Amino acid sequence: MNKREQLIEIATRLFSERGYENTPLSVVCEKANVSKGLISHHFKSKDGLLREIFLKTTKLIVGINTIDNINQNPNEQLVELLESFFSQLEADKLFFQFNMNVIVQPNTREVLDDLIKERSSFIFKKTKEVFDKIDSKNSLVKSHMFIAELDGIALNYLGVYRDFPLKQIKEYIIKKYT
Amino acid sequence: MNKREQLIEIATRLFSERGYENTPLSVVCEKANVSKGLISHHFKSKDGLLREIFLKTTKLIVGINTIDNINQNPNEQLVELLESFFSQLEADKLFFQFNMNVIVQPNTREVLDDLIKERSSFIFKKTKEVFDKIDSKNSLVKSHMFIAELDGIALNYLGVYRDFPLKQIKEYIIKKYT
Amino acid sequence: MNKREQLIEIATRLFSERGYENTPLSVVCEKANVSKGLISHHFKSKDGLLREIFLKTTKLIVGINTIDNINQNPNEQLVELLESFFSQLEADKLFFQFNMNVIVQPNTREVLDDLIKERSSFIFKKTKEVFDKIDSKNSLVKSHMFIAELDGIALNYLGVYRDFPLKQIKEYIIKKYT
Amino acid sequence: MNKREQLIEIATRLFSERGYENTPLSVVCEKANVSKGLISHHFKSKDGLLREIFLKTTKLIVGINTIDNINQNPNEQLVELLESFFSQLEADKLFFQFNMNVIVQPNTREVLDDLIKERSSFIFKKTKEVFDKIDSKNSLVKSHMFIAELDGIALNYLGVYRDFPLKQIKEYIIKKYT
DNA sequence: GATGAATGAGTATTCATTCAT
DNA sequence: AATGAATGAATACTCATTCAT
Repeated sequence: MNKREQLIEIATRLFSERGYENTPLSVVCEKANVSKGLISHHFKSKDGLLREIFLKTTKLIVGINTIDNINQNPNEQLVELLESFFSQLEADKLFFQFNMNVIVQPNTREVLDDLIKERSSFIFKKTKEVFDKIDSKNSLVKSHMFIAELDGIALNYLGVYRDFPLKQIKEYIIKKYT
Repeated sequence: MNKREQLIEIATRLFSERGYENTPLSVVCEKANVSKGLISHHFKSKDGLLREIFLKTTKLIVGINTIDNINQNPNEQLVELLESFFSQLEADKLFFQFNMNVIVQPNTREVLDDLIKERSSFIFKKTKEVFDKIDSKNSLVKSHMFIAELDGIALNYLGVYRDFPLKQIKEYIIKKYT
Repeated sequence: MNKREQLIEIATRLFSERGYENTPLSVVCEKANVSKGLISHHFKSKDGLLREIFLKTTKLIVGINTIDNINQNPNEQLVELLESFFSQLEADKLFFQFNMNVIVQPNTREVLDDLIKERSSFIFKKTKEVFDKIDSKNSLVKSHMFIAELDGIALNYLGVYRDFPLKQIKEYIIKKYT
Repeated sequence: MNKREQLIEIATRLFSERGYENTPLSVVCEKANVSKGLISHHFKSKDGLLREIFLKTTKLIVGINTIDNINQNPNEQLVELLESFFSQLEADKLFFQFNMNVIVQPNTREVLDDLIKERSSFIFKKTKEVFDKIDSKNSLVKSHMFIAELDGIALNYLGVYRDFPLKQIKEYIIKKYT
């Protein structure tokens, strides 16, 4: 594999597991079997690496949200979105952990400001497109509520409640949007 | 004011604004007009100071959640809870910022593990008491959903969407729980 | 001895011998038997240490130039100045080396800009006071020439000619100003 | 232009402006639109590049000092030398800056030791040839003084006094040697 | 001649913590 | 209770150099 890709992969995992601030580049390089200088060569700085990683996860998210079929009715689309959200949440906790982290932490938030804005408006636009078909009058508020609910679920599942009843919540929320 | 209290107050603000990791104690001491040695004298370590602060904010939260009047019916209680949540969210962004921060960040999460558990079970217990009166069958899921929704709203309001329609969301959610 | 003073003394010597850029703080600390953190504690940064040192050498120079006796006639004063210059140049090459270095090197020049200006105007003022008594009409040019000659001698003696005939030059120039 | 030449030209300017130590090769390569590997290919090392540049400036100096006409009397020769020195000093400050720099800085001084010796003995020889014709007895001291004066003027003009009266100094010194 | 990925030693700086006073 | 000098490990970053292509 390309050393650059290797670096991104390892860094993504470590930043997610240990947090950006608490992951020294020395550890990243060591685990990626790569010299320290290579980061500066490819990404200029630690922040540069972070941006690269965030950009990549955005592409992943965009990929998921773009699959929605035009043939489906809006409620089917929502359910599909929810299904993919919950399966992803269970399968890849770290992915969510990382994204929560960098958005909430003031300095990473600042470093990624433009990228976060770009990503979140994309997500909002896509969500609103679906709610527009259901109820164009309240679509703005409903879209925000929909996104907030999922974020809140992820936050509580990941960070707060160890015994969070994810499966029941999933059933409950899917029933609600059917 | 007591130097100890002064230290806590300044540290709370700085940790909230800049994040725990990115706030050197030297800066805290400087802004609090206090010598470096005093922190270890009073709080043993930086983590100790963090725990002290988290404990204090927990007391504040407990205070809010305990006001609920026994004379009110459960829906009135929910609405009162929502009102106080939204007014607090608007009034003291930093308070929420701080709490999100330390819960999501892996190492602060670890330092505060017991305190976070304690606080969140208290909140959950109090919330469930209300939902038990409304619908004892689904109270567990509904309580979790209620908490998740509020957290998600805070997260999106604080960290993601600059133009988050807080007022409309508030109206929407209050109507929902009435 | 005070560790702070010790640090300044060692750093002065090393900066003179090896040049500012080529003297790592690690070496300074090692030779001064002092931890790395102490530099940041006392001088904030390497540049801060440099400024401190330059300031100290300025005080030394000011000390020398202020001894000139009011009872002497101007030519006697010049000769005394020359005598002290040449004996200092022979006794403490490093002192001159250091001063040349930091003035000529662009980045140290920038760091010390205000201090260099201050020092050089002091020297010029003092020199001109003497030449004013001899020939007030050409005192400006003559003062500048006097200073330039001495600097040029130091430069050639230290940096260019290994076999620079310092003694003969001294005789020649003292005769000239008598 | 040849990439090799381009590299030398850019490096000369940058070394002069920012100093040798403070000019990374990466910057030189970037500004010269050239890859990093090319430097070691052409000059072996950074020191090699420095030597190449110093050699080139020496040729320039030798060129200037060799024009002196045999038909002129020695005083005329001195005046011509002075004229060319002052016009060069005004026209190309960086040229002098660079030469001062590398001679005074200990490590560049070491790298260029043989070249500096060679150049300075050439200059001294040429100067002494003129002074021998005027006054063979004191020619050694007078030659050294002549060179030192010019160096001192350059030093003060470039590095110390912003309001150095170069024109008046020039008149004064030309009158002196006529 | 020319490129650019990769290295690794080196360097200033940061910062929580300790401890004598 | 309070100070501030001192420590030393940790850390991001720099930069000349090498080497395969």
